[in-house]
Amino acid sequence: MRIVFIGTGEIGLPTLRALLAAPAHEVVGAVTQPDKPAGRDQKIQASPIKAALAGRAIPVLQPARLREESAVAALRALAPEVIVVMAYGQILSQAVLNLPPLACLNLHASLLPQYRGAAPIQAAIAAGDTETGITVMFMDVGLDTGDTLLQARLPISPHETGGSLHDRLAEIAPAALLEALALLESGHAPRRPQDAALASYAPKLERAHGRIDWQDEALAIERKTRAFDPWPSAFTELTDGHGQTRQLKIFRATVIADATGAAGMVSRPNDEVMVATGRGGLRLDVVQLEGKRRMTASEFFRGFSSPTLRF
RNA sequence: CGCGGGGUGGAGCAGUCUGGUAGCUCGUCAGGCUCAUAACCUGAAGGCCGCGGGUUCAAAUCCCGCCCCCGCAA
Repeated sequence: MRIVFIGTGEIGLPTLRALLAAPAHEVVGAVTQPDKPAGRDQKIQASPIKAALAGRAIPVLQPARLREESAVAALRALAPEVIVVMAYGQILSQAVLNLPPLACLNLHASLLPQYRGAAPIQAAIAAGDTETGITVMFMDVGLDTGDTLLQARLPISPHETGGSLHDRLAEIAPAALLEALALLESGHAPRRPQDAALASYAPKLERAHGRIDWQDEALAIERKTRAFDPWPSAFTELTDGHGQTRQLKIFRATVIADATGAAGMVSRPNDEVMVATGRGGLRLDVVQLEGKRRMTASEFFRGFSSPTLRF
């Protein structure tokens, strides 16, 4: 089938590559967000999707607003039978949704109707779920509210991080999409409305959401450290030897039964680093101070010797 | 020129402002203590203080250039 792939984020890469490699399909064009300044040097950079298409004779559209008429016209000119969307970053207008004769499909990194929105992967880990997946759905004007076509499930391991789950979901997405396209082509694609009563939202994450509230229970904080690794990362603050307040990111911690002292108090039995929380204790395992590299908590506190410390 | 932190024995850091023969917490090795130990005691090895230039009687420390790592931001 003639397919236009619409996406920006890295999570769509395996899916795009699978489409490019599939004999049954032809990627006749792609749409991605405009090149933007990124990285430490703020250099203008192309999205991973555009970068992956470099050197190929496939037109790449990068409208600032896809809903504008000129952009829709350009898309129409590509004459796609199906549009596939994954991690694009813009809401599609009805004009775009109506454009392909067969379907406008979206791949979403959760088992909808759970975790609609921008951060479903982190939400699933933070909630302590044991399973998530990829949902292929027929898009409508709402945010991840369209009828579902199929779902591919994936267990979440106890040590899963946002990064590892992101990568694993990216890897299972191609098979899910190819199966969905086959069903679509056969004319037997199932179409199930979402149960709105079961829906939940996982809003876009911001840096500030990573701040740890030590009044929370240890279990929740531990999940948060994994969910937010590598981004936006769970962090707390401490004062360094120069009296500067600095961010300390916590990437790995282990829940321990007992905790001594008020929430946020740090104790250091042996070579370990324990923090009291609102409920239970947490042993810090891997941390990173602003400007420093990631290291074990033992290493960090070996150099950061402060008699009493409270986050 | 987007803002900022950092590169010091194997690890993590102090020392840099106020130049003057390198220190702390660990690790490693040897010995001791102990029924025993990741515990404790004693001792030892191991550093051209990121690279290059400059100033100076003297540079980890001051000045100039470069390389690398990282946080913010995106």
